[in-house]
Amino acid sequence: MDYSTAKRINQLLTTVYGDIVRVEELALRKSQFKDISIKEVHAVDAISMYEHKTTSEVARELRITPGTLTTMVNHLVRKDYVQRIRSDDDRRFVRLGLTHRGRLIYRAHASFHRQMVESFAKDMDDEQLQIIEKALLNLEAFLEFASPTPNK
Amino acid sequence: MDYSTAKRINQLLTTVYGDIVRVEELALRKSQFKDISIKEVHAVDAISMYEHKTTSEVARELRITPGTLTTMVNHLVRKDYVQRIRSDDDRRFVRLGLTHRGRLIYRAHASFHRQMVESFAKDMDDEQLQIIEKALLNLEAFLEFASPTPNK
DNA sequence: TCATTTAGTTTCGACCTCAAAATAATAGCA
DNA sequence: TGCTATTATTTTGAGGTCGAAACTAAATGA
Repeated sequence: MDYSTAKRINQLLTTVYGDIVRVEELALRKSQFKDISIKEVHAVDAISMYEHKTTSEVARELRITPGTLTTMVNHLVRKDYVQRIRSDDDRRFVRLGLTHRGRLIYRAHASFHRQMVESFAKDMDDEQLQIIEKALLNLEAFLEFASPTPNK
Repeated sequence: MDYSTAKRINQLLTTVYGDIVRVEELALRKSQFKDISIKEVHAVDAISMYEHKTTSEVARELRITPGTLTTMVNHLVRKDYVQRIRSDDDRRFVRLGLTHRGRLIYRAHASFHRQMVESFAKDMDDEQLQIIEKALLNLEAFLEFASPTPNK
């Protein structure tokens, strides 16, 4: 790979995420959901619609500590996006679910990502999509090699 | 594009950045540069080796306010990564440069990114690289469309 | 000279995060 | 059963990152 291509791809890779977050944040400010941050939306996304995961499960998925998630959930409950459901079988567990309002923003966020991926892969055939997926998997493998994830 | 492919690519896109940051942060902790955060390294990267950009220029590049950069530069100066250089022609401008220590970490960071991009594009020919670049540019175009950048 | 503009800095408050201690519930075992 | 250890979550305290707005210093220009 020649030097300038490497540089351009590196540039794109490093700016793209920040741009996604910036656009999402801006969209929120203009929507009916002005009282929620992008981090909080990601928590809503991880909590998801039907599964009622526990606090620890969601925290692991978001790669944050349970303590951090607890305060986040406190805010999301107060703002009526999330509800806590105590397990009856083992009352130490807290299961998390979305309220009506939470489901609304969950769908809006999912829709944004759907559009985003579609535009990303615009005009591409299956073979080309495979190349892209391969590249992303290469990258994940490199990162995994550079610093193995503590599995669970 | 079929549903499961879209889902996998979305998953990869959304986790990859967090993984990059996590790996970079971990590498710093294990290196000789334990007193610098990944955000600060990105500031060092934006300040770069030879140009002596002004505070505002660097802030714009990092998409943060000049005020935020000022406090960041305060820390980086105290930790001997960055130096302030007052312009003689117009004494309002502060030009930023790297110290010896700053240049060391600049090169370490650049090297990490070089390795990363190389592994990303492993085994790919020019045509395949073009497809990837095209996809990333598609994504940037979508984001630009979703929320135009205030050009300067 | 004096108002305006420009570059940078300071201050304040908001948000996100973790580590460690505290709390609550359950499981295991003598 | 009663005690201990373990597990899940919450609370507390502190630090990093960030922007908005007020402020300072320097240059410009009428």
